[in-house]
Amino acid sequence: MADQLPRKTSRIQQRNRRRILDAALDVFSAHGFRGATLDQIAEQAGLSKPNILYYFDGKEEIHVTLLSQLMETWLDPLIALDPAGEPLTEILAYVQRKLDMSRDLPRESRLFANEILQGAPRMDPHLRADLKPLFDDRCAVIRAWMDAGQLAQVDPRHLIFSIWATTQHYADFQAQIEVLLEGEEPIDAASQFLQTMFRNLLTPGQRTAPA
Amino acid sequence: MADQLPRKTSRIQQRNRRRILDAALDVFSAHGFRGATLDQIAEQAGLSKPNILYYFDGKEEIHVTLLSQLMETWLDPLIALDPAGEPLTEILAYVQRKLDMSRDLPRESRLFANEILQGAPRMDPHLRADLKPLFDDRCAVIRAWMDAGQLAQVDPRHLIFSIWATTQHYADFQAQIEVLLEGEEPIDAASQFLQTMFRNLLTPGQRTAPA
DNA sequence: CGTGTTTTTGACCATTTGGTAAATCCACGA
DNA sequence: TCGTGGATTTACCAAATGGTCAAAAACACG
Repeated sequence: MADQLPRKTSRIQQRNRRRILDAALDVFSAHGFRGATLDQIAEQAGLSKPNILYYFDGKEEIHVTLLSQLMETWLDPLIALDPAGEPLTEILAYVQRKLDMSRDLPRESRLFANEILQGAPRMDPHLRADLKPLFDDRCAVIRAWMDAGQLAQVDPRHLIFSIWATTQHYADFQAQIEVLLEGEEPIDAASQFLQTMFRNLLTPGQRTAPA
Repeated sequence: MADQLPRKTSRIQQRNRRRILDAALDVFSAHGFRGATLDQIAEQAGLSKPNILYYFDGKEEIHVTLLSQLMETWLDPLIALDPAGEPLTEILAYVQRKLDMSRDLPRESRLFANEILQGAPRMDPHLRADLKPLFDDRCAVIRAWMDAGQLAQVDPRHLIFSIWATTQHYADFQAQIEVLLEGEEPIDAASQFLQTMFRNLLTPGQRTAPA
């Protein structure tokens, strides 16, 4: 039968690799690549530094592994945007998914933001190979919807940018938001605001008068 | 007459301090605080490392100086929002100012983003002391406009967040945008998109039908 | 020019940090 | 029970890095 190659990854190996990646996500997302130290990751993971190096070839490899996994997670919501669905519903659902991710995966969002902020030194190939084609495809889908009169005409590329910017903001700038909202949980109000904003932007034709 | 205290800052001192801060802005905004090294800053400034330490007490002080200056620059556009002006015009002008800043001061934007991303360890007091009161005040102004029926009713806090997010995105995520737009200059199209988006969001009552 | 002051530098230091090597531990099947 | 291979640790290292210091150089100015 298949899967006969010598023990791929033992139980303990899987557990420890996952631990390390989780700890590294904590540390990298909080301090950036250069600001993170192996000692911090080791402590957070509850392992010794050399033990970490037993599972990964080095700091760089941990980071790269994290970024690779992240890329998938990051593309998922955009992939889920269904060209056959109702246009406005699809886009608003996409906004909601992205907003939920900011609430549920803030570390991932900040890891990504850190990487892009510094010029995407390690992620640039991924962006070109994975994100760019999907982005182009989704732009074409949205443009088709607009040409069919199902959505108001705006630049689809900047529409997507604005969705990314507004949703990820709640994870990436959390420190600032906490100060300004005095700790109040922002996601519910943000959701309502963003749904309104993008519905108003994208609804073609007349708008119903306010009460 | 006043200003008699012994030589405050010589010509050369001013020049070198400015050089250092400019170089430090380059390096800090590109690599974050911990990722930046004094050697990099020194090289970029065209000075020796000990000479840098002659003008500043240390890496930390350079960073703090930069952040202090940045805070003023950052608040300016929001301060310029005139409570006596025409509401929609004022807000759209604010959006444009912020967008122009992303184009003209991307390093400052990224320095700020880096600091907030890492939890605002050094800027938190500034945020509470300077940004928070201004934010609250401007929220009140906008809310008053809305209550007077001059703007559509939305949460002013999230409105401001969305303006920050969408405009700063073009500086902070420049690396990603360059990949996706294949180097095309984004600011003009972004301006048109954002003006449309916020006008549609904030215009009270009916919207004119499309052509 | 001479002298006191500011600026600059070369040599150095202590700590941090990513990484290595070898010894040790330990789970588990024969 | 013992051997064996994977897992873990202890002790290190070399490079990078923030920072110091005393001396040299440059400069201001009477």
